[in-house]
Amino acid sequence: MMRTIKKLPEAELEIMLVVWEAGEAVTSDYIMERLDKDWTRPTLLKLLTRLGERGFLRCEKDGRHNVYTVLVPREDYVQEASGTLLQKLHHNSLTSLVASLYDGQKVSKADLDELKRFIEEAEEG
Amino acid sequence: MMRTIKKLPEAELEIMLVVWEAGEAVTSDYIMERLDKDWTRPTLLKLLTRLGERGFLRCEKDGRHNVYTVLVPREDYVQEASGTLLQKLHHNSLTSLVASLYDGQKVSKADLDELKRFIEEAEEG
DNA sequence: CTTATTTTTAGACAAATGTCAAAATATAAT
DNA sequence: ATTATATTTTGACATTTGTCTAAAAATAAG
Repeated sequence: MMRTIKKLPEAELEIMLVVWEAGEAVTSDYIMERLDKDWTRPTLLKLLTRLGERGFLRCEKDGRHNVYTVLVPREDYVQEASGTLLQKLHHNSLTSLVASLYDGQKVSKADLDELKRFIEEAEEG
Repeated sequence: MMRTIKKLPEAELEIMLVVWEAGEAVTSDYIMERLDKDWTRPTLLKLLTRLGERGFLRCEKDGRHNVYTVLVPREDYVQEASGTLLQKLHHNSLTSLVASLYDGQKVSKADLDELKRFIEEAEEG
């Protein structure tokens, strides 16, 4: 059975987004630099520790530095989170979701058009 | 400027879903009945109080009962939450969102087809 | 009116989350 | 080796969230 991916608290998710983006093992410095937060270093490190406990990252030491590696693929997390939203707030209706985004002006007509093309391709294959 | 709708904690969201669904002012009894939770009454009441403090509900007394009225429309909340997901996890790409749901098998080909029809209609109007 | 019953409010407490200062480690520079 | 410097680990503390028990308030029954 597939491991149920639990939702991350806001702060930890921010960190994961940076690590996923990196595409490789990273140090706290690396994250610190691209994260637009006024955290002190210990704050970041503490969150990284928690991400380790949650099984999202593996932490290994390299000299006095720690190096963090992704354990949960970004796609898995995103699929899970997206599916949860669809289910909880849209009764699993994809049309409801897209209509909501369109009505709320979160997406444009051009976005709809691009999406239509994606669907057409998907339906062929 | 528009009031920023903050995300609700899980438990409170569950309650709001029931109240929104009701479509009219409701009592704690009403909610208790349709909520599949083993909460004690005071637990529910406490959360309703918090929802009041957050500005999601207005509470008025009717005899010894409280009656709760929606202040934040469901559509507004859903649009906000959906937009946030799109922005945070899909870089605002609608196609990315739908593709993710499709790949994760949260939606079917039939769902895509229905969506395509929705888009076609939206593009005319 | 009194008492019993219902419903709400208050207060409490644990767990989760956000954030750090201080202590401990490890490396680099004398 | 010793000291200074960089990085991490600990322990702590405030807030938020989840849940309740006990106390209070209100109404219904006798």
